[in-house]
Amino acid sequence: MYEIIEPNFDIHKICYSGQCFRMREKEDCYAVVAYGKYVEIRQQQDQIQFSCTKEEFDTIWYDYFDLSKDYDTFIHLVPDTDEYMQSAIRFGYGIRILKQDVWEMIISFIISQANNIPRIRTSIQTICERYGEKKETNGISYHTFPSPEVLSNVSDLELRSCNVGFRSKYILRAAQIIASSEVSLSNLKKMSYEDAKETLMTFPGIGKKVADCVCLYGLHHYDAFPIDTHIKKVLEEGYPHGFPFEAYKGALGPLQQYAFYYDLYYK
DNA sequence: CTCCAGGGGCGTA
DNA sequence: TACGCCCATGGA
Repeated sequence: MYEIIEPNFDIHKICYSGQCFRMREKEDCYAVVAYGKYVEIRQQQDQIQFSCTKEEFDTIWYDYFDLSKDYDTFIHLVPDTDEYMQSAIRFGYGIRILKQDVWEMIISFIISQANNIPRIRTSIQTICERYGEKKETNGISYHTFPSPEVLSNVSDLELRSCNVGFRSKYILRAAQIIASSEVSLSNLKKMSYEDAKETLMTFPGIGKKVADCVCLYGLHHYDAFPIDTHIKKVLEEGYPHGFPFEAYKGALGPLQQYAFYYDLYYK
């Protein structure tokens, strides 16, 4: 067990913020599976407990939850005159942009297109249970996210039975592209935001929106600004005279996340 | 019944 | 560039 103090952190909001699909709320904690590890998180106000050693926290979860970043610096970029964003930030305070696995983000957000969050979660869960590696930590068993090599050898028909519908071909092709190193993940991680987005958009089934999600949640480019149905509505209704993209440079991704969460649950 | 869900590909004007 | 339609699926 390892504990930290962080005021700008809310595990409940992060769990339901729509950026991660495998985090789960349990009776007295939140369970996360990422990078082949399982951890439980318990929070009371600004005290956050991780059910792991300090070493595992330092090597995995500190980065995963982006704890080196002071999220107040993003917030301070927003002037009082932007009432919409001020409200969104107040509502979503404590949300952070997770540093998730790029490969997992590619598949997760391909599945997300024209889909709803509950079904995205069950589809990903099914894929992990069928093709991921089964592991166990402190008597709790879990499944890792399957590798590109494993997924590339699954049949289209079999993938469809994971309830992914027409997206199965996109998933298979992405697995082939990565497994064959037609696109190298390590190169993708070194690219600028613009180059990474352009490269991702060469994948069938990845357009601007999905590419931006991968850039933000998997590659941690803070200026990626995914525009989905919710954000489109936010831009039309909350910013009829235009959104201040230039003024918010450097914080576009986190601000998009506050706005998304606000529209998703508050409306 | 239609509409919608963290869209994208493709054909047409 | 902009629009319409299709893609699979199930809940509202």
